Order: sequence, then C-alpha cells, then structure tokens
Amino acid sequence: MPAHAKPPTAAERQAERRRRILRAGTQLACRGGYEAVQMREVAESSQVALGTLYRYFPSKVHLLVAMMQDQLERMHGTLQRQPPAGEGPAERVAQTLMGAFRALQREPRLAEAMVRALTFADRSVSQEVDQVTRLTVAIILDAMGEPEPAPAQLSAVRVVAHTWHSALIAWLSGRASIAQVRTDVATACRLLEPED
Amino acid sequence: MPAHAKPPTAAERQAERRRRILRAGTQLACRGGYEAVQMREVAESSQVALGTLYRYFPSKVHLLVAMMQDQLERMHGTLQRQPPAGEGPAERVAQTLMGAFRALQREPRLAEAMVRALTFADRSVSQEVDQVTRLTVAIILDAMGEPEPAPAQLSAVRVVAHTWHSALIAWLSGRASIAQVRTDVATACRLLEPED
DNA sequence: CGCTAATCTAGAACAAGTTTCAGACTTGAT
DNA sequence: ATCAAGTCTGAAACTTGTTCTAGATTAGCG
Repeated sequence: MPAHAKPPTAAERQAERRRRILRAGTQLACRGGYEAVQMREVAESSQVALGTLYRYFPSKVHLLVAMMQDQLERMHGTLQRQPPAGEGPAERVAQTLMGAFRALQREPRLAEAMVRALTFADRSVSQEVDQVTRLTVAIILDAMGEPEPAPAQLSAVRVVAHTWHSALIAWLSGRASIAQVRTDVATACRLLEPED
Repeated sequence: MPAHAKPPTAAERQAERRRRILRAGTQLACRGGYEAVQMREVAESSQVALGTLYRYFPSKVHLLVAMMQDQLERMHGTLQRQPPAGEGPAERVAQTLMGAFRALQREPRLAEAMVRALTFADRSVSQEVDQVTRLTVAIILDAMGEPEPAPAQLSAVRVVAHTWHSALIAWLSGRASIAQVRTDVATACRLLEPED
C-alpha cells in the first residue's frame, strides 16, 4: 500500500465500524425482515465481536431504530433538495408521505424490521424513538412549508405522523391495501389545512 | 362433593383452561408488563403444561392480543350500556376514547403489554389483530351513533383509531403527556364531524 | 518509553420464547 | 368394550437476544 496513506485514527475506525454494522443490519433486514436481523449474524457480517456490537448498539431494537434514523435522515435530505409541488399544505404533505411510502415499498422487509422495532421499543429506547419522531415531524413541516407552526398545527402534524406509521404497519402486515394507506394518509392530511 | 354436581364436559374444561390462561397472563402483565408475561410462568400459574399453553395460544403475542380482545369486548359492552352524552360525533368519540384511556391507565403495565404485542405482531397474528381493529372501529362507530358509515367516514374512523393507539404507546413509553394524548385524540376526532 | 484506562476479540454462559417427545389420559365411534 | 385419534403433562432440547469473562490490543499521557 502507498506510504502516504495515513493510518486512520481511532475515531475514524469507530465511525467505520458503526457504518459497517448499520450496513450489515440493513442487508440482513432487506433479506428477511425483523427476525433475520440476528445479532450474531450482524456481528459476523460486520466483522466485529458480539460484545463490540452491543457496545455500539445496546440492543437489537436500538440497532434497528438507528437504521431507521439513518434512512429518515437520508430521505429528509433528498426531500429538501426536491420540495413537493402541490396545491395546499395537505396535498404537499400527502404527496411527500406517499413518496416516502413508495421508497419504503422498494425494500418492504427492511421497512418491516425498522417499523416493528420502532413500535416495539420500550422506555430504554425512548430517546432514540423520540429522535425518529422529531425527524418525521420535521419532514412533514418541511412539506407544509410551515417554519413556525402553532401548537394546534403541531397536534395535527402528530396525528398525520401517527397515521402514517400505523398505516405503514397495517400494510406491512398485510392488513391494509395501498389504496387504504393512501386514503387514510389523505384523510389525516385534511387536518393540516388552515381553515379553522 | 354433592352427587348432583355433574362433571364438566371436555369443552367446558377447555373453556375453563382458556379462561385460566387469560387470567394468569393478565395478572402477570398487571405486575410487570410485557416482559413479565413469561410463558413458563403463565403455564405454571394457570396450572397447564407449557405445551398446552402453546396449543391454546401459538405464541406470546397471540396470548397478549387475545387478552386485548378480551378487554376491548368487555369495554364495548360497558360502553353500550352507558352511551356517551356529547354534542356532536367528534365530542362523543373523544369522550369515549379518553374514558377508555383512563380505564387503561388504571393498569398501565397491562396496557403496555397488550399494546406492545399488538403493534409487534407479525403476519401470523394478522387475523387476531384485525379483530382488535374491528372492535376498536366498532367502539368508535357506536360512540358516533353512525350505523351506516360512508367510506370516507370509515377512513376518518381508522385515522382516529390509529391516533389513539399511537398516542397510547407514546404515553406508555413516557414520550407523551396525558395532555398531549387528549389534544391529539381531539384533533383526530375533528375529522368525524360531517361538515364536508 | 512505560503505565493505565479503554476498547476489542473469542467464546462461554445465561434467559426466555418455542419446539419436540414419550407417555398417560380422554373421548368418540364402532 | 375396544380401538384410534386427539389432548394433556412433564421434561428436555433448541434458538436467539443478552451478559459475562479473560486475554490481547490500542490510545493517551507523563
């Protein structure tokens, strides 16, 4: 190897490990969903000892929620570069969420793994879950184009976020059709119109 | 024992076993929530072999979802005897759901166990989860006093149900206050007003 | 350099959900 | 009454998330 390739610092190697773990988890989830993300496999596949994996992510749920954070951040970035073009806030948000839904549809097992972890998470993960909630709310507020929402609007945004998550779960479990997801998201988005 | 006490038939003994299992599961859940409902303990506490428990409920999630069905049916019965008295459908539904919320608050660990199982359930439980969804929808429709809802109304009802479940989870995980639950349920219920 | 604390590894061990098995006990049909 | 099928029991075994241990490696620092 070339001599000028400076050896990576410890922090770099740790960041690299973290990335490898997230990637391995994502690949396993893409293949077989929640149950296929087995900690031993994640460890082996990311070339890290089991104990190290648990140092980085204190539980399987933590790992999967971190994966979801990752995905949402990526999605948020993409959306900020391509803001939705729609009539009012309701339509823009509905468009955005259905776009996100289509993106998740491409890897349904991955989506299943992440969303199930998210709703299964107990108090020990509440901080990370909260972060995911905030990201979702941020995405919706961006789509609305509302920099300073009133409390009543924030409540409406939360309802939309709840609806999106629940509809996603129902679809992933085969209990709702895509049409139903679209309908319910659109229904919830009606709350975002500033009519009252 | 008195001679006239006829011996219970097989079906009766099975129904009795099922009841015992549900009761044992409920007691354990009341004490320690989801993780305290351990299948071995449930089996021992309901005087049934582990294999028998698994014959009645093929998984822990099935058991907990059945417990939720049980609770909802009871609640539905109670509500039908005491219909809510409110202005419009939105207010009546909001009242009803907040009443249900208060009922669940009395046994927060039980609620946590049941709701977490509900959202964690995978496809193998979809039939039972669907039944819970239908019960929730039925409760909401009853509160609305709407015997023949239009499709658009059904979508609004689903949004309300989603919101209620999600808000409940958020509260149980310590990520939302009761005030926030109340606000969000009320917000979602606005969709039930037949204004458009 | 040499020390100390932190990190990583390999692997065993533990916990709880789930499955399996052999045997005993019903039940229902013939 | 008897046979076949189904059910229940007790216990062991298996799986996978999680924890623990002992030793090797590394990083930061005087």
